[in-house]
Amino acid sequence: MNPTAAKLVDACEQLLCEIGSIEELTARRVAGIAGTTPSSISYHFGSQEKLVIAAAQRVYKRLNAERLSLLNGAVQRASPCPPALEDLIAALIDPSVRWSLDPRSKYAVLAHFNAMAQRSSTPELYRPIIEGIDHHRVFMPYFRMLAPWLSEAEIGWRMSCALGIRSQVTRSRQRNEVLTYHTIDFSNPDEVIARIVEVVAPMFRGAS
Amino acid sequence: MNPTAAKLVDACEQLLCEIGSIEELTARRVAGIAGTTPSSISYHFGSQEKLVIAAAQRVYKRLNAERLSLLNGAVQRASPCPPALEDLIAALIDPSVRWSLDPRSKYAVLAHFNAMAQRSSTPELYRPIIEGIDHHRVFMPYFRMLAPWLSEAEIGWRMSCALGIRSQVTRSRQRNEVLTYHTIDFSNPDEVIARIVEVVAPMFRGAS
DNA sequence: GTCGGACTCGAACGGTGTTTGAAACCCGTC
DNA sequence: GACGGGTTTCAAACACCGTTCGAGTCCGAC
Repeated sequence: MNPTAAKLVDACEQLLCEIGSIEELTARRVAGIAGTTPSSISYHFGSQEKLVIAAAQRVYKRLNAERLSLLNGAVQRASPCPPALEDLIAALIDPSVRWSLDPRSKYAVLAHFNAMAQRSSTPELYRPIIEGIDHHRVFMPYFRMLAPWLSEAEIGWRMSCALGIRSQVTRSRQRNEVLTYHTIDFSNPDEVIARIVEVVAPMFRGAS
Repeated sequence: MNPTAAKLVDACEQLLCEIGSIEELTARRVAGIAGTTPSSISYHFGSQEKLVIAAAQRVYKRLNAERLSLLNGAVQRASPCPPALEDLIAALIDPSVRWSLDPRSKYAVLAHFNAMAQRSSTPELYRPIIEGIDHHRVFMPYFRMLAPWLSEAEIGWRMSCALGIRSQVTRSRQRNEVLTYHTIDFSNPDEVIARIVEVVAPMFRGAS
C-alpha cells in the first residue's frame, strides 16, 4: 500500500477514536493528521467514505480474530467434549462488549462506521462488511452439537437474536440502565456478558 | 403552531419517507416542499436537526399510542386474568416490526431519526426521545404478574433484550436472512413477530 | 398615525467533499 | 546521463451544505 494511503488510514482510525460524532471527521482534518492534503483522500480511496470503510475493515479484522481465538480457546479447553453453551455464547459477544466499554480500544471506529452506514446513500459499499457473516458461521457447528434438535436456520436465528441483544447493550447503555433501575453495572464487561449469556442460553435449551 | 412551521414539519416528514439516505434531506429541499425558504427552518426550529426531531416526535407519539392500544386490547381480552405472556411480548414489539415492513407507514422517519441521533454531536437533543421509556414501563406490571419471581430490574432487562432483538430485525434484515438460510420470511410481520415471541418467552419462564 | 413585534426572504458566510490541472517525482529505457 | 511516461502531490476552484444577517412586510395595540 502507498505510504501516503497508509498514513491516511492511520490518521482516519486515530481521528475516529478521538471525535464524539462522525460529523467531526472532515477530509481536511484527516489529511492534516496524515501530513497531506484532502485531495489525496479522493485520489487514493475514491472518497472519504471509502477511506472510513478501509479503516473499519482493518479494525473488524482484529475484532473477528479475537472472537475466533476465544472460540478456539473454548473448544480446546473442553476437548474432546463440545464446549459449554455458556462459553460459546460468551465467545460470540465478548469482544464487541468488551471493546465497546474499553476507551483504549478501537471500538469507536466501528461505532462511527455503523453510524455512517446507516445514513449513507450508497449502502452497497457497506454491505460486504456488515453482512459478512463467516465469522459467525464458524460458531454454528458447535451450537448444533449442543442443540441438535434445532435446524441450522434455527441456530442462525438465535445467534442473530444474541447479536441484537449485544447491540442493544453497546448502543443504548443509558436506556438500559434506566430500564433496569441501575441494578446492572453496564460498565462492567464481565457482568454484562454474564447477563447476556443468562438470557440467551435458554433459547438454545429444550424447554419449549 | 405557526402555519409555516406546521408546513415545515409536514414537508420534513414527507421527505424523510421519500429519501433513501438522511444525506438527501437538505434544508433547501424541505423548504421547497413547504413552499418557503431555508432560513425559515432556523427561524422556527433553531436548526434543521431540531426540525427533524419535531417530526420524529410526532411519529413516535403515534407509534406509542398504537403499542398502548395493543396492550390494552390484550389486557381486556384476558380480563380478569392477566394477559398471556405471548400477547404481552407481541404487543411490545408489534408496531415497530409492522411499521418497519410497511412502506406506507412513517417508519422511515424514525429510522432516519435514529441515524441522525447516532451521528449527532449534540446527543442531548435526542436523549429525551430515545430514552423516554414510559411507554415501556406500562408493560412491567403485567410481566411481573406472569413472572413474579423476577424483580422489576430483571423484567426491565429482559424487555431491553426483546427490544434489541426487535431492532436487529428492523435494521439488519439482509444479514438475518443470510444467517437463517432464507427459511424465515422477514417481510412477513406476523411470522417475524411470532419468531421473536418464540425466543423471548423462555426468558420470562421459570426454567433457569 | 405610529410604534413594535412577528414573520419572510434573498444574499452572504464559513464550512463541507470532490474535481481539476499543473507541477514534482520516480524509474526504466535509450 | 538524459529523456519520457506513469504516478503522486498539492493548491485552487467548484458546487453544495446549514446558518446568519438585514432589510422589508405585515398587522395588531396604543
